Amino acid sequence: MLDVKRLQVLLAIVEEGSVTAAATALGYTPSAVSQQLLRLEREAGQPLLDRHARGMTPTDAGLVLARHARKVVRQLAAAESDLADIAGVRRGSVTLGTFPTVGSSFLPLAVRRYRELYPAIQLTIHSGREDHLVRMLEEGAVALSLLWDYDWQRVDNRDLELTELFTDPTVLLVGATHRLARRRTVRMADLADEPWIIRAGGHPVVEVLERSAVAAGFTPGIAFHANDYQEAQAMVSVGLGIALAPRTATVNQHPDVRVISLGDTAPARRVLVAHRPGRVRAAAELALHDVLVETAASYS
Amino acid sequence: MLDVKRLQVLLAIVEEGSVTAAATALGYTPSAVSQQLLRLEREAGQPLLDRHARGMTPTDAGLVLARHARKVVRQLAAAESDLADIAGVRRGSVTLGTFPTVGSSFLPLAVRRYRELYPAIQLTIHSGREDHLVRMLEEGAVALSLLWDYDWQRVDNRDLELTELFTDPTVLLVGATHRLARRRTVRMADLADEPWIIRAGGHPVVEVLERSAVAAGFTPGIAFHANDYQEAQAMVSVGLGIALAPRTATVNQHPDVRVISLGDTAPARRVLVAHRPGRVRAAAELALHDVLVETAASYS
DNA sequence: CATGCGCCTGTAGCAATACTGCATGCTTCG
DNA sequence: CGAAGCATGCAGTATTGCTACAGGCGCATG
Repeated sequence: MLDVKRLQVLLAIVEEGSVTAAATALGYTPSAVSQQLLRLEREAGQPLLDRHARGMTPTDAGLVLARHARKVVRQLAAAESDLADIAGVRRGSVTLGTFPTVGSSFLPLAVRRYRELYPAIQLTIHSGREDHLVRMLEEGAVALSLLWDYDWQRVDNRDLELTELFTDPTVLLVGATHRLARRRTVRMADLADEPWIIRAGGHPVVEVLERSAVAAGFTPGIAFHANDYQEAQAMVSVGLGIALAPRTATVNQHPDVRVISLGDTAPARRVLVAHRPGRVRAAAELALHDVLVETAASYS
Repeated sequence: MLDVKRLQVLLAIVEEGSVTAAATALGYTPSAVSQQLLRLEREAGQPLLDRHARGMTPTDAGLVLARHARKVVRQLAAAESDLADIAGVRRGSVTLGTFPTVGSSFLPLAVRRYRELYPAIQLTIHSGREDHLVRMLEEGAVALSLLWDYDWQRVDNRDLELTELFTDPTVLLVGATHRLARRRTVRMADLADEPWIIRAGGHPVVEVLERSAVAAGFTPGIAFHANDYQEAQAMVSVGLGIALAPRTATVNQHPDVRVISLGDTAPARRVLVAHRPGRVRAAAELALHDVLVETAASYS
């Protein structure tokens, strides 16, 4: 049986990129890390890392093993978390994961309702990006997490149990002086020649524009790469271009921006609540789950 | 981070039922096992096992932790198996899991075809019960496994990827001198007053009879509990009663037994091939998968 | 082309840890 | 009431894993 400590060492090296970096991250000396690595490679019967002058990169075997190591480590973290739950350390408290747009639109409603119903329960909320949320779920750092997905990239994690809360349509943002500002609805096909403002850094919402533009028969011209939806709205307000956004992102609406429906000419995203199955679910957690579902029912 | 060795100790105690039994299973002295257990309980901050005079039983926390331990151990076994695959130790060989009925009906056809196509590849087959098959899959002891399920109890394992091969209808077995022996098809409702022969030991196929009898509006009378389908056929042949069986179980047909279709008045089972997703799949394995699917297509 | 820097690895010694062997206490069964 | 089966405590030993330090290798820089 492979030694888990050594696997953790491997994981650290893969993630940090070098033995010395891994050593400082783990609080060991490089020598110790190196020794453990060598033993692991001997046990594995094959090299796990390619050495070069500055640091190391994993071989195929190293990558596979690191992936297994990650799962093992998360499983152990989940075990510890479950133990803490059972010991009652966390009785009367829940932790929830969320992401920015929903965190500033739908979630406050649910939180208010939850506090009304269960004022004694301490609710802790972590906001983060999708991968972070999934990791926290798997490690038991949060009991529940809100997630989202689109048709073409469903959350497909076999270690999560999903409940759909509501669908969040994609809407169009235009400046107050834009030619379409007075319209209630618009079709994507009407927007072929407009300059677009999109989220920077390969944010998944970029694909929403690409796909719906393709479906409408045009290639969008990009005028600006925005870092968040507030910035996107600011640019829209001064007429630099128009933008797509999930409706939940338009709660803090800029005064000079108009929100226009796209009907079904742009895809909607699902907002979900996820939890790790097979856990002992505390009453506080089940209650929160219910409040989320219930609030969602009266939300759209 | 919890220590995996200790978790294995806990697992052994839970499965063996006592410290001494676990110790012999692990090749340690009872003292060592006891010490590790105590440390684990101290780390966990709560008792994990209830002591009584003869052995121990797990507490809730102990059960939960043992479940996590099982997953960790399997993950580690899978990691080792993947390493062996990558190292090429198993290149040109595949292992397959199967279960008795299909192992003596459909599988030989697929194996013959596979040997024709790839005579150089060494094929190893393990036959076992469902839980054993799933365990072997998860640990990487077999690369592929045949499995089966019915509508009401689908194989629902998030760590397995399933491909349906064919459906295996439930047929009726009667003795050669039975009043219905000449019939080609029969409905369950016609069999209300017959004595039945079923599989012993809560075999899942018992539920097939119960459910289809209920659907047909009667409660079956049981005349015999058989240990396997050969025995069941023997009893049917002497007229002790009639029996249900998946059609694949009727390949070695007893001379004095007649097989009669039940149409859709009895449920059929799915026969599947499963593999652990996210693995590096060897060419030999993919080829076997293809041959299974292909053979199945021309099977029913 | 030489020097220096960053990194990995090897050796020796020390500290922590896990196991054995044996003894003890508890409970149940004959 | 004694014997058997079980868990556990204690002391000693063997293994393991870490540190400290020294070397060696590859690349960059002057």
